[in-house]
Amino acid sequence: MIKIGDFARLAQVSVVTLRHYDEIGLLKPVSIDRFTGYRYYAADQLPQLNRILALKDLGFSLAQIERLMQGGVSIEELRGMLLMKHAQAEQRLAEEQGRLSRIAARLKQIELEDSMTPYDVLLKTAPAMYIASQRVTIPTNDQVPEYLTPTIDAVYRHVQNAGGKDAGACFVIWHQSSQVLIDEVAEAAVPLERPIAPSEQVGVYELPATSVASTIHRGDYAGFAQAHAALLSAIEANGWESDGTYREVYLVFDPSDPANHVTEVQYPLRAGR
Amino acid sequence: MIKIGDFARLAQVSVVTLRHYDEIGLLKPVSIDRFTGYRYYAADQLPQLNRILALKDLGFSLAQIERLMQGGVSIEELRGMLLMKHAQAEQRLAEEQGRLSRIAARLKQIELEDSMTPYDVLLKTAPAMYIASQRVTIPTNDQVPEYLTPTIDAVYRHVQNAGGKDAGACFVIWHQSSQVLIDEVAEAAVPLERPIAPSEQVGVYELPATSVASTIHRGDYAGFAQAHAALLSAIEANGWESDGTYREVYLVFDPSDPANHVTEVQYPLRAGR
DNA sequence: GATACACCCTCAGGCGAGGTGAGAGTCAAG
DNA sequence: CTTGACTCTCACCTCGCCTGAGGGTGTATC
Repeated sequence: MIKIGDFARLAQVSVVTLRHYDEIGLLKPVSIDRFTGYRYYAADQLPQLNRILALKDLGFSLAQIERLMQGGVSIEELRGMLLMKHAQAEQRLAEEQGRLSRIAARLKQIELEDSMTPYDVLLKTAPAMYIASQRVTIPTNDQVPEYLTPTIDAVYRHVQNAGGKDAGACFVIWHQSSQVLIDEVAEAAVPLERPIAPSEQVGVYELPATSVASTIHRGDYAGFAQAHAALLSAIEANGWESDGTYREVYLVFDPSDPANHVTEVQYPLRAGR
Repeated sequence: MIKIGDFARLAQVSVVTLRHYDEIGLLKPVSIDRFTGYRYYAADQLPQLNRILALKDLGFSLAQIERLMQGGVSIEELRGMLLMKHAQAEQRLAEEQGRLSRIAARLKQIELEDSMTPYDVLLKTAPAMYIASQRVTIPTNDQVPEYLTPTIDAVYRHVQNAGGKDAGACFVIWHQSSQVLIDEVAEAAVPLERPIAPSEQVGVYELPATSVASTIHRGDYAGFAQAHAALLSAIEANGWESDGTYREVYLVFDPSDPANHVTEVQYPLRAGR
């Protein structure tokens, strides 16, 4: 008969942990003194506790461990659980690796600029959605507004005419890298709640979900270069790979004061993150 | 002015999360309707939220993020925090890698044996401790008890004579691999609360802390081979490296019935895990 | 026999980052 | 005026323990 403190020392766990395992029924002491409430463990509970600790280390929850220990799990089921844990561990490993390189990138950036950038790049998922869209080719970069504005308007008009409703902020898909400044192909897009009929100019299709590197820019379009620079360097630092296009999402568009604009710049990434 | 639901959709976080951030003062809406309690956010809070999410992704706690956002952190301090996060991430990465190979090892083992082994191998730390010990060379393996028992008794007698007290179970350090069965060098050791004076036969010194792969064996010493096999295969699967010795810790020693013996077998590992 | 001192007990509450559900009020469209 | 989508607060849950308060036990020493 071993008292809880000695048992805890033997297995290198805390007394609190043992009491916790008793409480949840995972490892009950072989006897409890009826009068003092003292818990007494047997030596042959050490292997049991060892098994619990080993399974915990593999990533099982205490509830799962209880099922495993009670023997209500077939070997096939156990294999399945282990395979799942394996996949989860692989995913966490990849996450941790990404985190590590992101931290390293931040550190490098501090060395270079001695400050925090105003651009925080986030990896997120652009959900799948139906969009109505129209393409336009813009000869030179300074003509962007005069070509893009009417195109966006045209798409919105078509959505209205076809009885559709927009589901969120409109955006533009640029079909070349941000370095290209002449003959840019832009696709003005409006997300839809439900698909509508297309017209000759305005196409309607489902944009598949995709991972994007994303950052948010405030104000007019003069300072965009920095946002792009931040995105590109983050993509490089993380070992991601752009698919060659990028998107501008017009979250807030205030024609009266461009300083109030809020635009999200997204770089879709090739599959496999 | 953006309602909480729309703001949540824009940033792809949950409404509950935004309310939580409001509650802890991390990101308060620019205005709250005095009568309805509705929270209203401004577009320029999106970059703030983005920064919060980016920092969270780097592994900062919400409390740390709050300090960072309040600007009460110098660039040097930030660098230090990032370095720390970097180290932590590296450690988690290593842990995750270890876990992954341990899961893979279990899976392989299931393939081979179609069952769970009774031996669960744990990585733990044998703490530093003072020990009194005496070495003995045992000619052949079947003479182990007749050589070892008196040696252990001798160490205990010396501890008593020198006024020391044992601190935990006695153990034996075997100074060669478990394959060697002739002329084995065994060191019978008793952990001490405080160092005592040595004698001619019995040495006293501090055994340094070390990582060990450990498993627990029940019963007599006939079935030890399996425990050693389990330890060796776990060490190989995890990419650990034995230092060439191993230890047997006699957690429970019941001379009247060897079936009650509980022995922990430890393989000390070379540094760097 | 008294007194240390190390143990042991139960019970309540806390951590971190939210999630869940109940019950009630609010807003915009038809 | 109703419907349905939102929003609010409040309270409790998650997971694997840890901490502390308040009180009882067990053994050794003075």
